Amino acid sequence: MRIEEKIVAQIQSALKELFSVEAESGKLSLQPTRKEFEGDFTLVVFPFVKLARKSPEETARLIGEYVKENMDEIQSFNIIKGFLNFALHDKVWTGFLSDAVAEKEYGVAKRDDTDVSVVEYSSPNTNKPLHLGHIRNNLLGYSIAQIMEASGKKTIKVNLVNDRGIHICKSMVAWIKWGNGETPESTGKKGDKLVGDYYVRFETELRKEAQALKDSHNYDDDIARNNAPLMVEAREMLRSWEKGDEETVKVWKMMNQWVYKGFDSTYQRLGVSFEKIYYESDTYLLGKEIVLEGLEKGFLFKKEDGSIWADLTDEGLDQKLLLRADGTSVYMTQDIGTAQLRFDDYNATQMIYVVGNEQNYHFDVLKKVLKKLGKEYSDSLYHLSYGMVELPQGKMKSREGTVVDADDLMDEMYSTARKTTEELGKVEGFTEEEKENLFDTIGLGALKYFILKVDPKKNMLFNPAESIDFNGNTGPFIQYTHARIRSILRKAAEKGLMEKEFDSTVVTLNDKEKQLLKTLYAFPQTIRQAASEMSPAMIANYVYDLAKEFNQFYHEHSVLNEPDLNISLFRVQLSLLTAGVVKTAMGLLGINVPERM
RNA sequence: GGUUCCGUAGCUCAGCUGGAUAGAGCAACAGCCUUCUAAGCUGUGGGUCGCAGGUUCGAAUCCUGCCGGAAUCACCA
Repeated sequence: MRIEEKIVAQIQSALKELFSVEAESGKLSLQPTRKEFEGDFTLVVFPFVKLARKSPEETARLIGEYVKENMDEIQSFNIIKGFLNFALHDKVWTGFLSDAVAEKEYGVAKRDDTDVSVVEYSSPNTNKPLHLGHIRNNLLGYSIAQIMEASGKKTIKVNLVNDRGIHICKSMVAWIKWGNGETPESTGKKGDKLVGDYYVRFETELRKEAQALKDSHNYDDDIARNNAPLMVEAREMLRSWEKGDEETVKVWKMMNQWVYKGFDSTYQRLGVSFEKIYYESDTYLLGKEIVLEGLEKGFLFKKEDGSIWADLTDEGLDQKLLLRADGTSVYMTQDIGTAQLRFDDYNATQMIYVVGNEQNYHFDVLKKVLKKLGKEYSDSLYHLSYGMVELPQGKMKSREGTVVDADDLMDEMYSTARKTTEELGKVEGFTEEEKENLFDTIGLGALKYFILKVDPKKNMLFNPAESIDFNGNTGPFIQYTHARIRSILRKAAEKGLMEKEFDSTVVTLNDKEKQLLKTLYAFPQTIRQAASEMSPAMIANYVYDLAKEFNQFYHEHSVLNEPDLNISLFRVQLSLLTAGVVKTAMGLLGINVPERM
């Protein structure tokens, strides 16, 4: 039982015995005492003063005395206005340290295999390379999955690749027309970049054609675009793909393979992975069956032209098309199919979609349509909606060339890390391979932390002109703290201090030690909260706080030069746990921590 | 126009289901390396928490209305 639960139980019986008050569990929340005050846990007594018919101070005093009387762990209490602060004996904290160090991975909950979350993230189109927006998506998705897993759920990471549709056909048309048989091998270009180039080429040429039509026929923008020969060709190619035309499918497969290879290298470098990859070309027909079945059961309705719709007006939304008159499916249809598939594949208790907030409406509708179709799992769908990454001049626009490419960005982070590290003269005695690993770890750590520390639902700003910081509230700061601790621990090991236990009954804690222990103590509940709120930012802020606490402790007290052996041993264990938590927490963000830097 | 989200220091962001004097980092200024890694530590300055009401013993936090910004409201995905 956690210590604060014990205290709460005591407070409950105190209220009952002293004032005959049955405390509502909601009102009885114990919180960590703020740093400026003395004590470890605080009870706000204001909610009870009316019922106690006593002053806040008197109420607090009576409760405090009762609890202290009944709990050995309580060393003392003090009262400031209506705040009752309990202070624990130091040995409670040092005992916690011993217990936590003994755990295999402190903070990580045991896994419950019956509670399965499927996290979909990334979900790229195969006509363009990945950019900064995808990076936020990928980092969020990967991190959320790690956090859920650490909170005790079985978590499956999946990717849904949008490998079919008009956008792919555009790249294909352009490549066939102007490609001269170019391949990634012949050009030395990454496959996703090559295919992206043809997509851009298509759009450029299309714009020219559309402009010509506007000039000659006086068409509107839309009509001109849709009637341009290239567009006609792309649509023709989509039809021929859907018919399964051999030559078309061959080109499609080939170009998609190029893209996958390119994506794989980006994913790998970014450090994200998937247990399963779904392809829309495999799943897009599944939704159709469900929709037709729903029509039969009378959940949906058919219009005169033969198109099939869901009526959501009773839910405050509109009618929504699910199948076109010609029987082809739309985006929503596909997602109905993939939701079902995912549910069937994993018997998921929770299905999380990491998708940008521009699709809020879509997921709202998806949930309601599934409900309408009688799918009991519709409630388990959760759209993890995140905000856009904006540049100082606003959104990224490919037309204006402001798209921040994922690979380029990682390259830049690497270079900055190298430059900074070399200037600081930190890599003497490193092999070339060690150096490369370190620059990668630091560069990516800076990038990932920068993105993940922001609340997912908020839009965030990225300024390419100012490179991401390495000082202050940053990934490298935390990595540095870890490296520092590891350095101490290496030396402690040389001195043979690692295996020895300290005597927890004789250690008197100073402020920094106690603060550090309290922060470490909060790690498991931070994971739980981050999981329930699906917020890696909570982990990021926590680990920053922890690193800061350690640096303050480090600055004021020495671990190895401490003359009292028992205290030195205690501090070694304290450092060991801190390093472990930093590493675990950063791991939940997908960030590696170096041994030296 | 409807719906959803956001608005906290010059800038980038924390602030948990309401609790004590609203916090960090960056930038500015001033200190600290014969001591376990100075990518660090300490200090100074900087705020009508968008505005106005309301609920409450208590509101940055909850409710309502405005103001400002974003997204969305497709037989695109």
